[in-house]
Amino acid sequence: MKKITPAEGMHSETEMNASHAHVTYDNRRQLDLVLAAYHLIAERGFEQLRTRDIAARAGMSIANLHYYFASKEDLIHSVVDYLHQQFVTVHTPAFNMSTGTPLEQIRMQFADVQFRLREKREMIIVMNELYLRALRDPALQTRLKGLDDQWQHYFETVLNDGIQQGMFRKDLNPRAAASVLIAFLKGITYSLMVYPATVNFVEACAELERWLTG
Amino acid sequence: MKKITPAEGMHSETEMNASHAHVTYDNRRQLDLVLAAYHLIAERGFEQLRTRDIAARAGMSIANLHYYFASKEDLIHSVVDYLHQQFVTVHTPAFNMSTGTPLEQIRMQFADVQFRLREKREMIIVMNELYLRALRDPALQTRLKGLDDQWQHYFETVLNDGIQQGMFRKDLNPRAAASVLIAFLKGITYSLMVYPATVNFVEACAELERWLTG
Amino acid sequence: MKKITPAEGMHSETEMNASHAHVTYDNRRQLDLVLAAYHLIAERGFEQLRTRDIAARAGMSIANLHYYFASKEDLIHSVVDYLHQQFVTVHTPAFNMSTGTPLEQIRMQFADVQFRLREKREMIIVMNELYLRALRDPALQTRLKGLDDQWQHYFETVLNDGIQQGMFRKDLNPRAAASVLIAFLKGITYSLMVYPATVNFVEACAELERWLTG
Amino acid sequence: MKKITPAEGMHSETEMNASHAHVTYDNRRQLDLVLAAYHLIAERGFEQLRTRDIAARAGMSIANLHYYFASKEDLIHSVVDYLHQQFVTVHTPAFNMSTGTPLEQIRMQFADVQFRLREKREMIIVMNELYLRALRDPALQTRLKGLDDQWQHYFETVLNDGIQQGMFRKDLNPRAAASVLIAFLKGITYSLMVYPATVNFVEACAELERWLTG
DNA sequence: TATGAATGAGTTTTCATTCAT
DNA sequence: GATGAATGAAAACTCATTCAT
Repeated sequence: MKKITPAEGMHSETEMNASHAHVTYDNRRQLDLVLAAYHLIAERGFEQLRTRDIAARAGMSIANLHYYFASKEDLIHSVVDYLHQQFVTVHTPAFNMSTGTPLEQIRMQFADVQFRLREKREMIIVMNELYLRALRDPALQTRLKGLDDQWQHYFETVLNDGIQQGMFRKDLNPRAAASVLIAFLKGITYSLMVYPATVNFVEACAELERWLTG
Repeated sequence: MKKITPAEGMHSETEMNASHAHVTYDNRRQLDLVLAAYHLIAERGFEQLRTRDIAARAGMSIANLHYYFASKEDLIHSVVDYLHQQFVTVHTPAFNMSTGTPLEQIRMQFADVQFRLREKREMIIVMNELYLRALRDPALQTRLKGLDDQWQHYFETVLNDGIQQGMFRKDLNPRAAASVLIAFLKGITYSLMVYPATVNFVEACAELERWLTG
Repeated sequence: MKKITPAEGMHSETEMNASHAHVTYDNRRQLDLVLAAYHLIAERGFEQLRTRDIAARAGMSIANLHYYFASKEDLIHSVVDYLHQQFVTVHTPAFNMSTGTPLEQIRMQFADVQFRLREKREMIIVMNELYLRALRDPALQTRLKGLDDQWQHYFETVLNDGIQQGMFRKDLNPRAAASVLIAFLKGITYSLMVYPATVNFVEACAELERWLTG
Repeated sequence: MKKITPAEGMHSETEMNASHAHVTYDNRRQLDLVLAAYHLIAERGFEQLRTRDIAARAGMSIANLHYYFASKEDLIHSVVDYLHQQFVTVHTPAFNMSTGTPLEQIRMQFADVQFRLREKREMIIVMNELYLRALRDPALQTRLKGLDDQWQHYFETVLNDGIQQGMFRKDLNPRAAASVLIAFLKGITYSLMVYPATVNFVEACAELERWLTG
């Protein structure tokens, strides 16, 4: 019924940071489909994802969807690419990964998660949908693991720096601490995704910060 | 063809802790269906959950499934009940919620999560499937929130006790610390569910313990 | 629109001579589908064969067709079985394969083909549709080859008998003659299937008979 | 992208024997499409003939196919024209329809069929696909009947000549004998098309020849 | 001429659900 | 209780055809 004009504005954004094969779209219509699928996954989950809805939301016929993507699964792969890129690209406005003291960088991570929770809730939902899908999709599992490993490595480095600069407790085990921080951020994100604003995010971060610093 | 006489095996087991309406099953066949659905959700996710597979796994006809449950959704509600009960009931063999020093109780929680991760992976997967479903199901959201609130309250109590007994840091903010602990446990569970044994669970718990105690 | 009540009357017929695995149908509805498909192949060819038409002709829903047959191709396999059996079973009322002099047996073959041409035109059309399909279906090819080999062997035996009994030319090459007879019968069947009654079938048979006898 | 300049290769070839309206192609691209369709019919049958495949095989877009042919059926008509012409044009290198003794002419026909079987198997397959299509296409039926009638007439003439020249049996019924010969050639062609080299073609022809000559 | 993009109308197949027994 | 049989509605995907350029 309702014709939805293809979402505008994120196009150029999707062309940068194309670290992955499928990430750029030579075609605007293709991106429209990916975005439509992305939003529908966030809204209804994979369980209720229907090609007809995707096509309608992208403002085109279902046959045209299949002109751009061989199959539903194929389109979903592109959504994964898109999300992967978003995850690397989208941060707090203030975000700068390699600037500031170790403590500032940890704070930046906290702020970033908080930003996504507030401004990019869809991203978090889709990401969590993918985590569950990864249970039955080894390729996807590998990709998500890659993201996690990067994150772990980053935290370890920062924590190491902080310990050496005397900012953090001397007895920190950087690897274990990084695991704790990541688990904490994942877990709190997960909770707040489902029932928003039920946990005092800032307070919890502050608490953790005090634990790190002594 | 094959007549199945109502067995009584796990029946009594399923009747305890019936804090919720649907939790008891007047019939073994009903429970078979719930268990079949539960396992299939763990194996394939809601996305691939089919009534025909549930019925087949429970060893009965699809028509009979609808004799016991008005609809697929109805059966899923019973799975939620079953899981809810499992969550309250199933613990480490060693588990005892109200015994031991505060530190021992925290350790017990860690051990319990670890036990579930190892022995009850299905439970964790189904629980996470439900978390995502809760996004579109307010009633489910409320129930899950209830579980979380209980957990939060328990941790706060234990932490308070620990602080007063001088076991934990004096400057702990019990509410924030409880949130951190819960987020940590959720997050690490989530990670290990998807890619098992990639994080040193024990190490991370030990680190957290040191942070709590000073 | 129009509900077609399942064709009647050939049921018992299909239960005899079950030399092939799938040939008997425990279920009447299954046979209805096979017959419907059989008739539609004869009327429109495989090119225009649609499951919806088959189901409609069998007087049931398309979903029910898939209750009995996993796929369209699966149903077609059953049509092949049915036709195979028909080919072995259906003959001139007078037909008796192992009675009479060799010449009478040859005449019986001619009569039999003529009977099919007149009374079982559908059978011939479907058979020819299958011959073309066999070009891309090795299993089918093997089955059809089997029928042909039986026929060839039968003709060779009869011709040999006739030569020894002095009924046929002494210089007949039984194998070659059998090939000629079969090719002739196939070819004339083929022609008459497409444009009926344009060739004097009886006259041609008589001519061949004279050639055989000297 | 790729510009194809109108080549002239087989063009003149396709313009001869244009006894039918559509037989000449003002355009090489048109012929490419006809040839592509022709090959695909031989390979997959009408059942699996798809315009997209035809266009791809002809090296052009599907939209361009519709520039040259109003519809798929229209293109198929041109394939019929092409095949018709091929049938009249393509023969054994040795072939000469109106030269030699009657027996030599019969032998020439045998050789010609054998040649097509070996070198032009596609032609035979497409021809048989058309025979089945003719069942539902009266116009096509008429055209194929025309070819058959020509053949029948030719054989009758040759046989008559042979009888008068004392080469063939005196008691031959030319019309019936011609029918037998044509049916034989159609039938053996049909068999050998489906399972090649399973019948001794030469032996069968020799046998028939002996029957004709006494 | 040529094509990328688009689509209406189908095509097979699937699914939760119902019904007669 | 239990099931074989049945189905409407929908699912993904296909196909010949058209349109704008």
